[in-house]
Amino acid sequence: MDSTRPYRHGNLPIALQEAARQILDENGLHAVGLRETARRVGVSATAAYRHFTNKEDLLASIAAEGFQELAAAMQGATRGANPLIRAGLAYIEFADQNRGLFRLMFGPVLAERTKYPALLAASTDVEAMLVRGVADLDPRPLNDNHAAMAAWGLVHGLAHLIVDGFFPATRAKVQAEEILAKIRLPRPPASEPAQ
Amino acid sequence: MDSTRPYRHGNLPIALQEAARQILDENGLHAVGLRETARRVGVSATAAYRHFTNKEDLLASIAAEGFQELAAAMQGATRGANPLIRAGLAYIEFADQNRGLFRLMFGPVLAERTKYPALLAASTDVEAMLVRGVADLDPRPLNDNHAAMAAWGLVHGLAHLIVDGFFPATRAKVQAEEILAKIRLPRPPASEPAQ
DNA sequence: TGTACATCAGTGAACGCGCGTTCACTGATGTAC
DNA sequence: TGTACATCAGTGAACGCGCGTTCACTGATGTAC
Repeated sequence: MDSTRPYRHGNLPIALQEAARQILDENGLHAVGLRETARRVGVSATAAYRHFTNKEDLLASIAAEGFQELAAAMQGATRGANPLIRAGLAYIEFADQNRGLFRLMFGPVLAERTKYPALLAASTDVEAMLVRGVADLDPRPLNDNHAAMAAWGLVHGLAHLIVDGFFPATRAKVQAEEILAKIRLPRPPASEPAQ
Repeated sequence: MDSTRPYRHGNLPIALQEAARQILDENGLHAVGLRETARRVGVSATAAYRHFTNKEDLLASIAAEGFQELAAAMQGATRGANPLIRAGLAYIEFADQNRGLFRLMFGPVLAERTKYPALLAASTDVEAMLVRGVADLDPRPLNDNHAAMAAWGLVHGLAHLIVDGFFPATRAKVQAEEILAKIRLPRPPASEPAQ
């Protein structure tokens, strides 16, 4: 790319991540490869192995980054009224703006998230934000928390259907606000106080 | 596979579809190829071209089949009380039992569904079932129908999160019933009568 | 009933391709003395 | 300040691989007469 680039790139790992994300969103996951990524950065294919153990490792690092950005976007949206709704809209917006990345994050390529601690941690952060968002309705952990599961499911499904072209993006994003505002999440069993 | 197989297979298109679906659910979309599929059926790789114009055509035919089965499963579940909830549970069950196929149906490989009329028709049938399911709440077409969008979004998101390992399948499927039973879908604006 | 022939579902070799990864290497940088 | 040397980020050739697709072909089936 840059013919005057010095011998040492300086920031090759980040440059590779950025290039891979670009390919991801432009041409989809199937188009992302170590060779193609290196080509974009203007570096030999093997240079990547100085910074990532293999292709999957690079993908995992990008996915982790994605989860961090998603959590940050949700967090940033929770100022003001209706924080859960705003976080949900941020989730949908993130998916729409990072389609390839969104599919990678939740897709089967990195199904074994335990292999990548940073990835697992970042995805757990997103989960925790949702649980926190419904805490006044149901304070239990995700797997017992029907309100949190419903909230995540709804937002995730709307996002996916937009990303995959079943809902028209622009319009559905507007409608999502109304949908999230009007829906009533399930309350926990009466035996456990709902506040 | 069968060394006594006659020269003409008799049902090669269907055999190829079945083999491809098997690969899809066992090893994922990335493992499905014309060569590998033909190999499983015990036929030369080029034989497939007598029945499908190319790999994408084979995949599209499988996806169309998937949407038909999904619609049938939903339809079959709507006998009795709470038909919308039962249809939703059937949707989630279908996704869980056909993970690779589910990802193919909704994934980016066949994003241009207009290229495959049978696929488009079959996916439209599923959409129509959901709209019909909320008709007493809101009779409008999908793109104006927040109840239908919410129902589809919720069910689709829960299904995806199960398929992608964010919710434990067995447990989440049980919980889904309670979630669907308790959630309140958005009602249409007051200007349009809600029955 | 028999035969010639068109049809078309299969075969197998070959093509070009891009991939992930390994290997031995080169050459810039930083550090110990 | 100068020099020897270890470190390590890069290179480029090479590997084996499986893929989708094209091609000329073979051989079974069905049909017209």
